[in-house]
Amino acid sequence: MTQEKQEASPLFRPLVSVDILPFMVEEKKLKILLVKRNRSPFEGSWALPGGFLLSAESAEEAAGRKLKEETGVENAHLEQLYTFSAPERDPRERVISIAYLALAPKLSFDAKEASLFQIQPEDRLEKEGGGLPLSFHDLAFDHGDILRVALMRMQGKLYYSDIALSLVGDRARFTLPELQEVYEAILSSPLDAGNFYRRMKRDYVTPGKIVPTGEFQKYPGKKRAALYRAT
Amino acid sequence: MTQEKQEASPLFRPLVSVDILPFMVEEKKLKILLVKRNRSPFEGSWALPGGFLLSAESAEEAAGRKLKEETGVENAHLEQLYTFSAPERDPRERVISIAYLALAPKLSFDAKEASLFQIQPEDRLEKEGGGLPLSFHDLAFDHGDILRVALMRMQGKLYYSDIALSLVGDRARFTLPELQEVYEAILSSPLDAGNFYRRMKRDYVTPGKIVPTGEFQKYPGKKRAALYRAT
DNA sequence: CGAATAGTGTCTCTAAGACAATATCGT
DNA sequence: ACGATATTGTCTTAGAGACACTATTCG
Repeated sequence: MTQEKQEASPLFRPLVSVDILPFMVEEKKLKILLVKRNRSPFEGSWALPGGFLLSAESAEEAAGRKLKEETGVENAHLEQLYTFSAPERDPRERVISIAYLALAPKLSFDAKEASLFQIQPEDRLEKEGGGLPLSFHDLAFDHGDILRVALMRMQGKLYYSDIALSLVGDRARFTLPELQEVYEAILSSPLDAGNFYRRMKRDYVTPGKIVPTGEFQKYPGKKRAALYRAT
Repeated sequence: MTQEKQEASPLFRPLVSVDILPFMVEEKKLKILLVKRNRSPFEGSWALPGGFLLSAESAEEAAGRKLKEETGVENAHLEQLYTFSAPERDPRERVISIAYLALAPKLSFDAKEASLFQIQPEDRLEKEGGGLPLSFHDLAFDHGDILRVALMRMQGKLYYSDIALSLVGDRARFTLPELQEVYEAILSSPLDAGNFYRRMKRDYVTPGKIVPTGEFQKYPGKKRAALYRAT
């Protein structure tokens, strides 16, 4: 219960932050936006974007605000991931952090302070545009752990949620092959196109979650693909 | 990220509490332990047990500590549910609450301040030993919402997790019909015994998560049932 | 035509659910 | 023997995965 104000010692009031995991899919790869820390601790390390909770906003609002401040992204799908509260997770002082998935079709950012990283299988990150591959373990604070939890959550929820639709390039105009690329990026394994079609028809099209626009997408050297939009 | 200590205004430091959802199964019914509030706000209302986080403990440790203080239960399966952070969820001042499922074979408690409630379908609670049925909406704070989230989570995770084993009377000595009662209590719907047996054999016994003890349980008027223990 | 991709069809295997059949109990 | 429950078996149907097949486009 959230009562019992009067106790022996004054009540502990920790700092509360939100950590954001901004994901997108590009070139068939799942990518996450990280920011470079410019102060101690973990100065120079890459970290999840985020910030402290303000007194009048919910955690989800804080996540949305920080995401917009740092990337300009406003239309992301926000979803609470987990709350991390180990006492030593921040070496300076106690900080409770509420982590949020932020799934968007595209993430923009300031090149000096932030960068997109490809998620590689086996706890590796590869920086966009080169550089040495990074281990999850190299991230600041416990952010490597948080990232692992996030990836497992996305994989687990992929088929019985609509998170893939939040990551597709344009929810109002996409093809099933595009959607398949989102699935493959999250699972980091290829899917059989025929079986994927059958399943998407049953799980999305027949229930009316996505509908064909009647138009088609064409790419050189490929057959045209039907366009759909999410409802 | 969990940095940026220096900002314009002093950093907001909310109270952080844990709310605990202590569940057990008894007489084929899912039951939750609630406590009666003895002070404002919501004085006289039933609420989830819980309390404020101390400076040196993680949220899970706080949940375990509070559960033990209020019920004496030590062996519960604790699992983070969700973090509730709406600014107005506590009318006095801002309180962030991290909710935990606490699944135990049996819950003891102090009869004056606490009581077990049966979960009924359709957002109703029935107090052990009589009294008017209670709507989830009558609980203090947002605890009715939290309870709904908890029930959905338990139902969703039932088949692909081991939460049922945490609720069975004795993890070292139980029968499959007993386990079926746990499943039925959580789902609040009856299951076909034959199909349940086949599934448990495949999902628990064959993978070795539970093993037959070789002994049998007998009840008058019934056929003996094989005993199992969780590994 | 041939390569690549979109989309459909077929086959096998496993799982779920409905339900029958059998095996043990207590009375 | 009868009623209740434990446990096994049978049948049907749906979904997953492997894979063949057709259709469309570009060169």
